[in-house]
Amino acid sequence: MSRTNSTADQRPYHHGDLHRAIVDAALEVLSESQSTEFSLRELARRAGVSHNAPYKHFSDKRELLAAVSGVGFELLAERMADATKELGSPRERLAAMARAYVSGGVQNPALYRLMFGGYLTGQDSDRPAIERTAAYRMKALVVDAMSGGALGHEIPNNAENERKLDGAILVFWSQMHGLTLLLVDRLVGPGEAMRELSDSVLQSMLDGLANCIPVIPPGVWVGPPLAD
Amino acid sequence: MSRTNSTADQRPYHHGDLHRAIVDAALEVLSESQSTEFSLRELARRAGVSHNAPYKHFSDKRELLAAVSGVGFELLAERMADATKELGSPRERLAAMARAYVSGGVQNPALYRLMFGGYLTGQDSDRPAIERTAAYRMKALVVDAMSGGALGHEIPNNAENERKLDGAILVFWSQMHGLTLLLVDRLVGPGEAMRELSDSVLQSMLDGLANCIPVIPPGVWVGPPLAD
DNA sequence: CACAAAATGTTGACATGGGCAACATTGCAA
DNA sequence: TTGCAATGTTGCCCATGTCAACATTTTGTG
Repeated sequence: MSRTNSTADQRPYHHGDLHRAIVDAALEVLSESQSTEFSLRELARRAGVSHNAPYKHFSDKRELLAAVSGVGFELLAERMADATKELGSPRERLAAMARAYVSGGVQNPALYRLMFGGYLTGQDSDRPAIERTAAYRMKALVVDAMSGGALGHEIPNNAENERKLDGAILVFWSQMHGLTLLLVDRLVGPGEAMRELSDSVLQSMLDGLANCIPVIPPGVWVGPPLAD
Repeated sequence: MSRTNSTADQRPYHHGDLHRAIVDAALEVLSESQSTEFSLRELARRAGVSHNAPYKHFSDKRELLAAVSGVGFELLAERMADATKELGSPRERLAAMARAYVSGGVQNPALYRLMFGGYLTGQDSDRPAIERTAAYRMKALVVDAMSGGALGHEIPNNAENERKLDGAILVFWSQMHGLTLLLVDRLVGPGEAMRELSDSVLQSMLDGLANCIPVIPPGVWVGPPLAD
């Protein structure tokens, strides 16, 4: 006899899926507080579990945050994949992807910062494996959209074009990344014509890329404005 | 008689400029550990002072970090100003500024992240005043270089052009910002042709801007490669 | 089915760190 | 001179990360 519960034995000794519960709680707190400075103990409390239980699932706070970051990458990748699902033209796909990326970041700044903010990089070791693979998967979406767009139009596969493609990917990604973070950090906006500005930034980037990879034709911006 | 120093009374009761000493120590630790997770107590130790002394100068760890961030903005602004000092053409100035910005960020990732990473934004209140003004000063450099470049070539000062200018500034800044952070977080590079890639990113951005603001003529990349 | 081992949770303890409060020392100003 | 403000110091409290030891289940295996 361990427990002296007067009524029903509400919680069984084992939680069931504490791993998930902790990650979910972390996502919650992250959204609420917009800060990664919550405590593992707080998460344990929310999960209705003792302060050390999480350590049976994460060796470290770092590892927990990495798991959260991994979920973030999955969510973002899913968002981007959804956005580009039924679009044919490379330009449309890239545009939709960019919009999904930026709006995803803006909707949960703390999560985005956790994913890209170097909390996982700055320390001693490399990024934990789980998170790294999720990040790579997301990156692959960008790379595919870009090179798929190019290859779809039969660009000769020589070294010169490969170099250009690398450059274009870097332009695309860093532009999205930078724009997202400027918005997230409120360094531009957030008022007035932010949405139009964002759209025009992405558009002019695509126009710029069109010079680099002739496959992406210039064109008007398509699709709905950025979500808020 | 308070101290019973056997030899010389090394430290006077008052430090002299503890504020500065603490900020300097913070910059040191930040560079070394590449993390903002140092303790105020550690800084106090380094400054050879009791663990609570810093609180006479900073109400908060947040405030200390804000001060550090402010110094970071000043350093970066100085760097950018230096880099553009003797350059005439708008394109050259923007190019130099971009290079200074990116290389500054890459040289001290943790500081750059502190400045732009939203540690100061995420919380309850706005960014502390000291830091905010420093950030604005730096932003003004970008804005000036861009609009000065435009005005220098007598662009009609109508609403349409103003809108374009805003867009161009956002493109420029977010591109620099994104590229810097991708490099900083080791999400691209850091090996191989990173420097060339970076240069080509910035170059193609300027080319793109040339379409938007006809004042920035296309041209070859000028100046030395990015410092490492 | 019994039972040992592996999982999973719990309690307790320790060191570290942020931050408050009370006190000490010093410089400065009236 | 004397009293106040600035600056440092000591001591304390509490929250947190993390380790260790112990408790309770689940599960695989004879």
